[in-house]
Amino acid sequence: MAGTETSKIPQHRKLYELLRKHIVEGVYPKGSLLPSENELCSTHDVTRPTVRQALSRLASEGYIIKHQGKGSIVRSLPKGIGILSLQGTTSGVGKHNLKTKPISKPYTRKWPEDFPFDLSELELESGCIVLERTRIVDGSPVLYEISYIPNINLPRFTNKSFENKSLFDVMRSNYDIEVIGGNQKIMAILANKEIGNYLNIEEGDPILKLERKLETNRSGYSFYSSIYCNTNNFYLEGSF
Amino acid sequence: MAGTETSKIPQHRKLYELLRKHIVEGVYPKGSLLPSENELCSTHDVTRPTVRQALSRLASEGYIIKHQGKGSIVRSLPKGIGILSLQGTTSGVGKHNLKTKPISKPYTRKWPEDFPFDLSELELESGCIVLERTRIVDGSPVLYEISYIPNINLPRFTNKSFENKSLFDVMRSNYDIEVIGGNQKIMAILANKEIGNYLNIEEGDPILKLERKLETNRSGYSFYSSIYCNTNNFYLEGSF
DNA sequence: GAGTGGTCTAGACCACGCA
DNA sequence: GCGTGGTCTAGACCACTCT
Repeated sequence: MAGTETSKIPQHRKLYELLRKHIVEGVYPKGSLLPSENELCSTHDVTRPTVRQALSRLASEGYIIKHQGKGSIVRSLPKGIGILSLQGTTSGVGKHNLKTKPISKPYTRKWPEDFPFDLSELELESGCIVLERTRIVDGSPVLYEISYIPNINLPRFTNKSFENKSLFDVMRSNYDIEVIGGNQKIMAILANKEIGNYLNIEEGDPILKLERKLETNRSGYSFYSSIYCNTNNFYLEGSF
Repeated sequence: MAGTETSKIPQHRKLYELLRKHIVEGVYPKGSLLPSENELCSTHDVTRPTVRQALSRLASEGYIIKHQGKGSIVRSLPKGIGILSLQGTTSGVGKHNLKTKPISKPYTRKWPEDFPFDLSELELESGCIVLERTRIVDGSPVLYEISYIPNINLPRFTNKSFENKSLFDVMRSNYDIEVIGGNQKIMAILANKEIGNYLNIEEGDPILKLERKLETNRSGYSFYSSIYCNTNNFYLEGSF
C-alpha cells in the first residue's frame, strides 16, 4: 500500500540484496553460517523457493557456498575485480578504494566500423552515445572502459553526471532500464600507447580486453562496452 | 525402478542436458523459439519450477534468452570457447574440431610453492596428481591446461586415459565426484618460451592465464587448474 | 534423531507481447 | 483476449551432516 516505488522489486531480489549487503558489511563474517533457509523463510515471511532463489544467486556470484546438511557458508570476499558478473564492474572490489573518473563528457557519434557485435537497423541508424571512463583502485588506474549506448529515447542523457556512479544506476533511476543479461568476449592483447597512458603502464604490456553486450528489460535494447584491464596488480575474478 | 544408475540424476538436470543437446545439434535452430514452459511441463511430466530451473541454467550459460510474453529464444551458438562456465573447457566450442592431447601421463608430486589458492592440511600432506594437456581447435593449439588434483582416495587414477575425455567425466564415472561450483582468476600475461611452444606462438605474445578452483560434491574436496590460452584466433566467451 | 539443503508437486496471480 | 514468462505459496519427501 505504502511505497509504490519499491514494491515492484521482487521479494527474492530484496532478500538477495539485503543478504549481500550484510555479507559485504561483515554482519556475517567470512566462514560463518548464514541463517538456515527455513529461518530466512520465517524471518522475511516468504517461502523456501523464494529464499532459495536469493541464495542461489549469492552462491553463483561467489558470496556463499552451500553445503547439504550443513548450511550456507560465507566465502572470503573476492579480492579481485568482479567484472565477470553483471553487477557492474565495481561489484566485489571489496574494501578497496575504487573511484570512477570520466575521460570526457558523453558524446554522440556513429557506430565504429569494426564493432564486435551485430547491431539492428534501428540501432545503426540511431547512432550511439559514447562514455569513456577509467576506474581507479587504491590510486592506480585498473580499468579503461568505453561504453556504447544506442541513442534511442534517452532525453538529456549527455547532461547526466557519471562521476563515481554506475552506468547501471543512471539507466535505472532515470529511464527505468535494467540489465537482465548479457555476454562477453575476453582476450589478451598488448597495450598500445593510448591505452598504456590511461592505465599508467608501458606500451607492449599485456592487458585484458573485454567486449561486453548488456541486454536490458527494454526488448531489443542493449548497450555495449569495451573494457581494457591492467591485471598486473589486480585480476578479474568470477564464480559459478 | 529400472536403472538405479541414471535415476539419481535430478529431473531439472536431465531436462537441461536434453535441451542443451538439442540446441547444440540444431534441433532448435538459432533464433527459433523453444517450446513454452507449460508445453515442456506436460511433455516431460514435470512442474513449472522444475522446467524453469533447467531453462534458467540454459539462459545463464547463454544458450537461450528468455523474453516475457514471447518465449525462450535460441541464441547463436557461441563462437568462442566457453571456458567461463563450469561445463568443462570444451563446452560451447560448437562445431569446431576440438581435440584434447595429453602432454604426458598423469604424475604425482608435492604442491607447487607459489600455489594461487589456499590448501587444507589434508590436501597439503597428500600431495597432488598433475595432468598436463593441450586443447587443439581446428588443428591449432588454443589451450594449455595444468590440472592439480589432491591425491586423496583416487585408486588407479594415474592409469586412466584422458585423451579426448573431460576430466569431469572421468571423475564422475570412476569416482562419483561431481563439480558443483568454483571460481577463477583471470589475467593477461606474456608467453614465455615453454608456453609459447605449447601454444605455437612467439615468446612475448599476449596470452590469457586462468587460475581455477573447482569445488565438488565431496565436502572439502576441490581440484585446481592453471590454464594458458592463446586468444589470437579464438576468444573466451561467457554469458550471464 | 534433528536439522540442513536438494528436489518436486500443484496450484495461484501478475506483467508483458502479440494478434 | 490469450499465451507467455515472472513471481509466489504451502506443502511434501529425500539425502546429507552433525551430535
